Amino acid sequence: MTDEPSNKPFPTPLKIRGRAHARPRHPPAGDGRDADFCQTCAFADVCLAVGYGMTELNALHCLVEHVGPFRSGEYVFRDGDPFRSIFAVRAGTVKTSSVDHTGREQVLGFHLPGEVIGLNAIYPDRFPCNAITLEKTQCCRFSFPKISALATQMPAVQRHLFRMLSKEIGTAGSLAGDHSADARVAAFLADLSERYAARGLPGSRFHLSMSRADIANYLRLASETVSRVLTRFRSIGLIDIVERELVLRDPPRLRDIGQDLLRG
Amino acid sequence: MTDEPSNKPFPTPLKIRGRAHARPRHPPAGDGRDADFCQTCAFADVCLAVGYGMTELNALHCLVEHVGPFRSGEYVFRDGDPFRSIFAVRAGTVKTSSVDHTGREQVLGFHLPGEVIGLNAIYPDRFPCNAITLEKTQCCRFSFPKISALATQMPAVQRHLFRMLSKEIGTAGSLAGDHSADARVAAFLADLSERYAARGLPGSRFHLSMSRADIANYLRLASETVSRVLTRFRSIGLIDIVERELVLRDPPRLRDIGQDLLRG
DNA sequence: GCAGCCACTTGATCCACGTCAACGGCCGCG
DNA sequence: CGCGGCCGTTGACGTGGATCAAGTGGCTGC
Repeated sequence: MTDEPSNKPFPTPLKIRGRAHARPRHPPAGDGRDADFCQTCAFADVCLAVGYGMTELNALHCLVEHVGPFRSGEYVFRDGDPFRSIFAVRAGTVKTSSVDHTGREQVLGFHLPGEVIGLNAIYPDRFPCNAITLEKTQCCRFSFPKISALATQMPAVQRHLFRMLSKEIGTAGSLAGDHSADARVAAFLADLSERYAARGLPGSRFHLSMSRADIANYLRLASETVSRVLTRFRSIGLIDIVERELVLRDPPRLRDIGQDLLRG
Repeated sequence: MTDEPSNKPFPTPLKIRGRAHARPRHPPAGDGRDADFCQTCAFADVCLAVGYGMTELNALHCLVEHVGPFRSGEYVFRDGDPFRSIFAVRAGTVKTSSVDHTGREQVLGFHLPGEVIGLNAIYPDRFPCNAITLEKTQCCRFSFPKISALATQMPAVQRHLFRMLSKEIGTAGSLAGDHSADARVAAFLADLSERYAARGLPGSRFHLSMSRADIANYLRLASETVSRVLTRFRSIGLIDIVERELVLRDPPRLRDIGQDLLRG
């Protein structure tokens, strides 16, 4: 989620420039723990980018609502629900999935802390998928009408929404290619790793909160195939895995194996 | 249904051999033919929605630039180009594709008159793919900074951009499933049909401006497989096809075969 | 007219992965 | 304690579609 270097107006845009307004970044809203969550949040860039204007910051913090905690297996929203809000994962993991006409589940994605879900509901004006928690999970809810209205007043918010939407177009298509099972699994692990790392969490050692069946469904493989690939990856020293605890032993090689899926 | 040759934006394209363009490449918007094009344009909803305010309408018409005509095989933009504008196809067909690390082309989509391309470039701030014309083609170019600025003043424009972006998230993922070759080809034909029909063009009889190889690449099949499926579809009366002229003889059945890919 | 090329079709073979099946570990429950 | 359900692993086998190969027809250039 960090900005790529191509469009920097200034060398280090994420640092808070011009320290004229040396004020607390987070207004009175909320307890101390909010700050920690927001550091890893998908909207952190916006909050930092507009740090010079307290009114905008307050506006964002005023319209966010905390929902949860959900226990594992609960719905954040359901396929067909009318679209009113987008959500950011605060803590935990959320799986999005739809059900095809034969009743089989189709896993669309896994969403980690700091990531936003529900953007694909804007067009149909209904959620086109279920969002199901895979462990104890908390979310932030943003009323879409409100954040849209805010976006008309705060170009940084509008720009951020455009960018998140655009990014998701790219990621949604990445699984479409015809790639080997090895490439799919490797790319999956490397992608998870990078996304954890991007939020400041350890990227080479983490817990898989989803089942093998969910992984397989997401990657459009049979769960047996995922199992076989994982054991082979372990046997050649690419990873260590016991149960759902994963250690990446050779991330560059992993990324290499999955590289055609990882372009973004 | 009978065909309506007069509705075709162009007759079947002949190879136009090297001829310099005598007229300016970027004619100013505003001639009488605009009205026809704009009826089928992706922005028509916006223009109609805000039709009560001439100022907004003028704003949109002021910022649009016409580019082309391109001959078959020309680039509207290239992978890696800095992102400054989005494009709408006015007439013709555009193929978007990227090239993977082994040098093989990956077709991402085909874009018909009235459809918008380039939205996936907002996030990386560079075009993540090539856009190549498949026949004589004209486009509209919208400066993204300008249309963004306009969106802050015209909620209808902002809303429309959000919706187009959101819609593309859904379509980008539709090929990701593991579907049979039959389902893929059927869905491809049914989708093309619906998109032509949505713009007022005949949906059950049209010209395939892309090669079998392009179709196969897009559907992640071998071109031989596409060929076989098409001949089988013809043999069972689903379609008629000679060269690239296609007639859908049983659209409902076609949609049924491809239905898991067509959700959206 | 002929050679070369490209798009498309059709047939023959191969293989990566799906499917089916069996098994073991873990957990909650009666 | 024994039982059943779920999750994950591993083996045996079948198949859909890729790959390889050959042939046709149309178009281009010489």
